[in-house]
Amino acid sequence: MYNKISLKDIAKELNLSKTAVSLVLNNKGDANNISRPTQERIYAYAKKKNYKPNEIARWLSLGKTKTIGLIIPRISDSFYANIASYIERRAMEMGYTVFFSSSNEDPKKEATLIQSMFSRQVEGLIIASTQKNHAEIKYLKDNNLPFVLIDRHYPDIDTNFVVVNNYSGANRITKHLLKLARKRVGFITIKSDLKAMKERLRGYVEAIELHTENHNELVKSLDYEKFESQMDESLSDLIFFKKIDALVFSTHFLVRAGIRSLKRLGIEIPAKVAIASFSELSEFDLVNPPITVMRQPVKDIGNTAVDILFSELNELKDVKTMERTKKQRVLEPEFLIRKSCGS
Amino acid sequence: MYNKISLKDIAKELNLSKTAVSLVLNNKGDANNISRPTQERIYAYAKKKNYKPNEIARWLSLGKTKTIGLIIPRISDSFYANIASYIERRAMEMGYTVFFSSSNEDPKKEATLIQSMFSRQVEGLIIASTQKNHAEIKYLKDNNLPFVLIDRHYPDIDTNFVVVNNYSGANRITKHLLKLARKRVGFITIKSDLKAMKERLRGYVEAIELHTENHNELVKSLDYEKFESQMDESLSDLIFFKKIDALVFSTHFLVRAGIRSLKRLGIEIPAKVAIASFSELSEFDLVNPPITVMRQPVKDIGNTAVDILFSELNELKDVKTMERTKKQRVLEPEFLIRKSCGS
DNA sequence: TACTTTTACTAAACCGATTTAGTGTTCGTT
DNA sequence: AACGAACACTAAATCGGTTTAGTAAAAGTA
Repeated sequence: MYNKISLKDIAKELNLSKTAVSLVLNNKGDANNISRPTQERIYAYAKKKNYKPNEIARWLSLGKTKTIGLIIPRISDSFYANIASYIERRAMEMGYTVFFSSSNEDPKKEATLIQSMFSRQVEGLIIASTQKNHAEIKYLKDNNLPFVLIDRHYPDIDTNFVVVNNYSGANRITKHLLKLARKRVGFITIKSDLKAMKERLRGYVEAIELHTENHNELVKSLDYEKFESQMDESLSDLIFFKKIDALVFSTHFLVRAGIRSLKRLGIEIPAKVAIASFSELSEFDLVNPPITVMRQPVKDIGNTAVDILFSELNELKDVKTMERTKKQRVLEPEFLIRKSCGS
Repeated sequence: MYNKISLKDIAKELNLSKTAVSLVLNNKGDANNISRPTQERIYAYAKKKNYKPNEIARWLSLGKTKTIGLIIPRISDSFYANIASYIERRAMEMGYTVFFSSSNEDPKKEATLIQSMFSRQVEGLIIASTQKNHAEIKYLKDNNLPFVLIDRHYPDIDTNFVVVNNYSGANRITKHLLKLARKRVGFITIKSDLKAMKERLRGYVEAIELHTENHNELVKSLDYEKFESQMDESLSDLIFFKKIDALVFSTHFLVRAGIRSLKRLGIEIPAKVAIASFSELSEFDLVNPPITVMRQPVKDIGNTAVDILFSELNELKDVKTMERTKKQRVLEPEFLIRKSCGS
């Protein structure tokens, strides 16, 4: 295998001790009085044999892995894939490797992954949680394990987190549509316990309730597993019976299904119904018309999460036991106004 | 940290040896005559203290990590993100964890990652290479390290690989457009040494050369770093001077830029120019008109790669030194005909 | 010359598991 | 009563590094 040759092999071959070889190869030769000629012999032989230290053994003795873990609901979701790529970049700059894995929105699998990541000695974890692992997160916190929650947090547990202001984002979208003189703005979301989703709904509701009575009938909550098949019915009800002239989608993948439905129903965007989306797909500007979107600050989420995690790791080194104050960031999304809501 | 408690701690506390505890916790208690009461004491104490074995130590002694690595050009590319998610799923089924990382198309970084993955004791590697690490790949092969190339392979090195038939895919697209009575079919690609790209071009050329003289002037190769800014000029040249009435894009991200350009130029699809894409974005059916696409069998690529890697790992166990015959798969892409090429 | 320092190393413990080769009791059998 | 087998464990080596505490020999100093 890659590590055909070990420290011991080198030591034996050169008639030296493992210690000497290890010191030299870790650039501690001078500091430990290993003579120059000996150092050179070691370097030369190591290079010749293409010696690579066995990282596992090294971690075992150092207790350091230079690795952090990232758990996301799914990598196939471009939102998380993009966050992952920024996290990876930032971590790489700090000399760290990122260990990804996805929970597929399954709390049990998430719990397993958290355990497995830590038992694989990641130094810290960034988690976009299913939000259904209360006990597990509490456990991490109580045991002073370094972690940062992103995108989804547990409001009643005091942890580090980086989230987006879902309330204000949805609120701004709705108000924008109302300002464009749309009279009846509908809202399509998925049934979900995720706080993000609830907040988006709240943002919508608090904007619309000042303008529209009976706004409850303008909201449709679809099932996560079958929103595609439910979309036609929900939309025709909203459009033909509830007479909406604008529509907010609570998340990107709903938009994909929504536009497909609107096409099938022959509804023109934005003439008949204006639409806007919370959360973005990189193709939203290609669609005809291009989709107005409240874009989540993906890069910022990733970078901030890494920075918080590293500051946490550093503090841990200094203050062992003390409870640290948690770093909590609520980032504002960015509003990209396009044709789909009519100028 | 997570491993506050070690085997030794348990052994000391219960007045037993590390051996006994280890055997019991690995379900080898019965086979090694550890008495039932003792076993129960150990289980109870381990559970009470929430004992988790230190995976690193375990790997060190077992030499097994139950981990494979995956190196891709970039996670933010949905094509690779999707492959990654299928690979992860399949590996998980086999009890393995996947270690992702992206090279960002940089051969040096790729080489570093390969080394670092193996020194982190992954058992095998799946690589979508930059195709510029000839020496490194040769090294892996010569040292009998288990790996599978995906999407991109080295034609002159005999390795395991799973790739797509780029030639036939591009050829079929082009022929399809010609069959629809399009007279002049252009081709937009990026300047690249990647074999995949060359093959797609070849597929196009071999279809068009039977119908069109001077087809060379219908091909535009853009720079990877600035294709977006070059798109307008290339397209207007093709359309206004070379009089194309159909256009094949060699890869998905070119389509995004291409459609933007066509919109700016006020060109109607497919009336004025029919378009089709090699490789897919999940929003291609949302665009107006929906984009005809030669879809790469992403799921199949991922699953096949994992299966090949595992069969490799198993063979390695049996036959230590012998040269194994390489498993090489060329998968056919799937043609999804949509409105963008005019029915 | 005698004593201290410096130089150039090494032995051995350690990290936390797994595993081989025992060891000391107890039991059953003849 | 004596012997082998079964039982219930344990000591110690091992994986491949890092690191602490030494040691022997040479050089420097009083």
